[in-house]
Amino acid sequence: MFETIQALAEPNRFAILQLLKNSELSAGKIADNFKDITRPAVSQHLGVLKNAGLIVERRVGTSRIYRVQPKGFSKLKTLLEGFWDPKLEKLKMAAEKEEKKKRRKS
Amino acid sequence: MFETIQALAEPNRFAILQLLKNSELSAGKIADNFKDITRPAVSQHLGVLKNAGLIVERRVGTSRIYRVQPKGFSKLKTLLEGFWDPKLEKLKMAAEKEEKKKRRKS
DNA sequence: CCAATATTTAAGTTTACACTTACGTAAGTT
DNA sequence: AACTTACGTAAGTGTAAACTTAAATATTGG
Repeated sequence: MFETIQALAEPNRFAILQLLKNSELSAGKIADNFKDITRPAVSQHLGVLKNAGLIVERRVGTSRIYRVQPKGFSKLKTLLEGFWDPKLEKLKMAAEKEEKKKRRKS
Repeated sequence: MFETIQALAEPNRFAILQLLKNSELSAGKIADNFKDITRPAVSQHLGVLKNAGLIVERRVGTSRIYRVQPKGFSKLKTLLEGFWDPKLEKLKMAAEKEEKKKRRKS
């Protein structure tokens, strides 16, 4: 989970995700969008994002095509929702415990 | 916006938010939960979180009471939702543009 | 006013990590 | 088999930021 936040918390990585939001791209095409950092740097960022489960890689010839993996964002998204209204979240948690109790009974 | 992510992307700060999720706490009470770092370190983290709009401060006597500010999370939350299904997000954006166009006409 | 409590601020140190250059690898082409 | 294309990986460097100790500030109580 924390891996997710760490991965997001770097401007260039965040920009990469924005790019991939629209369409899948090869490592090279992604790197073309960054004039301030070198291609290996982009490659390293892709590694971090992949490791965090935010993107997936697919090989085509000598190229590697990357695309976002939506489910990689879901845990963090849910967690942030928990901050939106702490009291509601606590109620939700309690409700879920009740639910489990019920299931154990049946 | 990026301030928000940066603020979240530090384990101790994240832990502070988890603490404040349940109840508001004074700086001292918060610091008591961290044995690995000193009180000034916690104070600095509180500063970052406050600066990012994730928490708010209230003074009572010599104490400072902190609590989470839910709205500080909303922008990031919305943004992450955008990654959940990129295609839907694009449709949403298009719809919003249409909406604006309509408003300009009327 | 002086002391105590609760906390932040300042200054300097340490550490994590983003970056670069150089090299390695794997697939396709001649 | 040698070359090219498209990458990733390794190793070392520089810098931002998290941390510590020491000092400053603000509020309360005697």
